[in-house]
Amino acid sequence: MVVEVSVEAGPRRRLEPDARREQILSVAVRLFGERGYAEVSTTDVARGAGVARGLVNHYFGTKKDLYLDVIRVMLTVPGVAITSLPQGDLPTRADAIVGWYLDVVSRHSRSWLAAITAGGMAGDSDVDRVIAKAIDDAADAVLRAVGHESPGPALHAMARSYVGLAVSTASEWLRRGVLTRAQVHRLLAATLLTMVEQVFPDA
Amino acid sequence: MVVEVSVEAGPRRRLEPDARREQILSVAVRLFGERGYAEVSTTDVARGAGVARGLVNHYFGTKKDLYLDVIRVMLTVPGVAITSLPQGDLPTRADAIVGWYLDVVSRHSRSWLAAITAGGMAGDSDVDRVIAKAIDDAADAVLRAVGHESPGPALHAMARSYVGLAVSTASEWLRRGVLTRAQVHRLLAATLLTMVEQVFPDA
DNA sequence: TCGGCTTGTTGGCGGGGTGTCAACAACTGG
DNA sequence: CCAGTTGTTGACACCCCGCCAACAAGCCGA
Repeated sequence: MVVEVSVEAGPRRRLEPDARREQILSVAVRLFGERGYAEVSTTDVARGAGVARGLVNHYFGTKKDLYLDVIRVMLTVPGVAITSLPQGDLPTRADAIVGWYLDVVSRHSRSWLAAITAGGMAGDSDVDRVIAKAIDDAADAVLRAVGHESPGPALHAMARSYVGLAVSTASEWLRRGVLTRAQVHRLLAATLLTMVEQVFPDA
Repeated sequence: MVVEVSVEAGPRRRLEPDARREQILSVAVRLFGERGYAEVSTTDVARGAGVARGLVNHYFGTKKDLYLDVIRVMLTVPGVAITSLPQGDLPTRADAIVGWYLDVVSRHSRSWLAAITAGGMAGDSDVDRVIAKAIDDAADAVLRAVGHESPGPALHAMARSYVGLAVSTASEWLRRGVLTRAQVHRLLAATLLTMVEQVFPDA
């Protein structure tokens, strides 16, 4: 499908490097978010920004480098307000972290979901590294929420597994509409509790 | 990296369509399993099969169509021996299905993992559809193993979530080496039990 | 005001991947 | 042995990517 974008083809404008880079990046975030990695050409990005294709390479190097920056932008949307941790018992804190996660995912960043399910290319080592770091951060947040401040490697691994459950469940909830938020909440809270109480002691 | 493949460039051989198609498909399965989708060109597949590139398109249409067939092959590797379901109580059956799953994943098919994590392209609607069906089948197997013969849509959705946990945990276990098989087994068995006992009744 | 300089920006070149199709040739039946 | 069937090939046209020399927009000193 050819999308006509109304671009004023007026005379060449010079922008500050930061501004131009930001502009191109925002276009790339939108396009890569809508379609996949393979479905978007650097020509599309350039056209969307009203700019020559060579300029995209000038600012971002290769197409994959541009995509890495796009993923970083999508993945750093949340991670801001994990500061508000209620100080109750374990079930209370588990409930709180699950509710917070569902809020974040459902409200202003299904782009985070789109990115973390590798919306375009997985198997690539660089992309995997960026995504792996995002999962690691999420696992850290979960561990801190349930009281483990300095966890060992095994605990980290188990927490990453749980994050995988959270991602797949949120994806299931948002993409298809069959589960209610309450059901999703109970699912994630209950499994988190049994993991903390029965599985984490193994580590 | 250029890989030299010893291909006898002998005189042109005619094969039966089924045989040729099978041969090309097997080469494609191997290559797409080793490297990703983008890293393998149809020229590579053709060269690996000792065949002209046009023939690949003749049998499989587009490159993505070929990849879809490859994914179907990788994902249908298991699904054969789910017949041996022990008839004990719930913990016994949960243990059995988890052990069977870990056997399948670890033994002859990390290619299954490579495929279900969409080793090259996710976000594509056709690829997603094939993967979604594989997850659905796995969810069916889990539900049958724990005694739910005719589950409703909500139960199906919850089972898909659990399969997501199984996939992410297996990936964690195989790719990094930090968890032991025993730990992975206990993790999946315990969470499956609490899901059956505490979460499934919500549906 | 005007030339020169810095540097953001462009357009085109070479290489590679993909889909298509007419021509070719390996087998088969008469 | 020959014609017909059909598996197979090679090349053409198109698109995308990384690269780079040339171009010009904006700034500054004379």
